[in-house]
Amino acid sequence: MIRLTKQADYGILLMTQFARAGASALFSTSDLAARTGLSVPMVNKTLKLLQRGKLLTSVRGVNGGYQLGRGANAITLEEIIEAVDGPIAITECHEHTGGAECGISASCPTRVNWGVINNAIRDSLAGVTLLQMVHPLFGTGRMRSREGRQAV
Amino acid sequence: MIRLTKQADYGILLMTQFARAGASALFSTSDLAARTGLSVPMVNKTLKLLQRGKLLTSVRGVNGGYQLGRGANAITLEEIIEAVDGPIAITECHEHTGGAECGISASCPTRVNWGVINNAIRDSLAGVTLLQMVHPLFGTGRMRSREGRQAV
DNA sequence: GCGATACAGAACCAAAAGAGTTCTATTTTC
DNA sequence: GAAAATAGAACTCTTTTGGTTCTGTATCGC
Repeated sequence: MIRLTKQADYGILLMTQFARAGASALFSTSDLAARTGLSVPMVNKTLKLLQRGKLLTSVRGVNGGYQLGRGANAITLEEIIEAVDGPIAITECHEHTGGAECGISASCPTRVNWGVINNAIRDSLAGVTLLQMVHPLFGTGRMRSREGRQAV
Repeated sequence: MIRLTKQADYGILLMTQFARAGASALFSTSDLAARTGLSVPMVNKTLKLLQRGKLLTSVRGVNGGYQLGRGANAITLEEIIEAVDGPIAITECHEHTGGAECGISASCPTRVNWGVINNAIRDSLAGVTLLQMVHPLFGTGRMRSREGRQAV
């Protein structure tokens, strides 16, 4: 099964917290742990990765924390996932170089198509912004944004 | 990193062997192991999954083996991957049911979009047939189909 | 009929990756 | 200078994956 790692999932969850709270919101690790229900160390670790990926900026020191590195409409799912999990590639063939070292090179020409598929997936993820994640894309209009309601 | 399991990769590799050899070709496990360079037990295991997924039909007994269950143009990557690895879903939320049991349900409405993304990825994979994998899709026409040439 | 060949299915083991924690350093405020 | 908060790395435990082995069943050929 193709699946996202949990940490990438956490990354997305954390980013949505920022996006919902507004562009200038600043949260500390413990704030976010409390908000999301995740453990402090895990939140800590994930935020660092997001910071390294330039998606968050950090403020050190006593009243420090993290805030969005840029507008929520300028951050895509692809970026978040790459920041946390590393490059997105469904098959490993295209990671190193051309694939000459595949071991089973006799059947490797087949895999030219993988590039196409990898791109398609990447595009799917790059097409969704953080802003869209926060305001689900049921068209554009109003929708009950009331939380706590178990909408199933 | 989002990645395919090795076994799914093997599955695709094995299927391409059938596709290349023609619709009625019948291979035994050991044939395929020799052709692909994979171990016999691993090939064995993978072929069984493909058979269970109705992508291959099996012939038992002495001169038995496996052959394509239908035309190579009617088998998609999605089917192969699902047969070997199970359902394709980039996030786990949509596997069980509605997602009421997410634990972090307060932030779960966000994930409505996952359905969209999962579908996009699935479509990417469903859009590539086994036949296309064998005859790489550089347009439609003639192309040097000569193998052995290390086309890089 | 009997043995050889080949698939069917399940169980099992080891290695690798993922999830999560802990520890030490550095920066900033009060 | 103490407290609060990020930076970074190392480490452990669990789960998953990769791979093997074993037992059973069907078919062919002698």
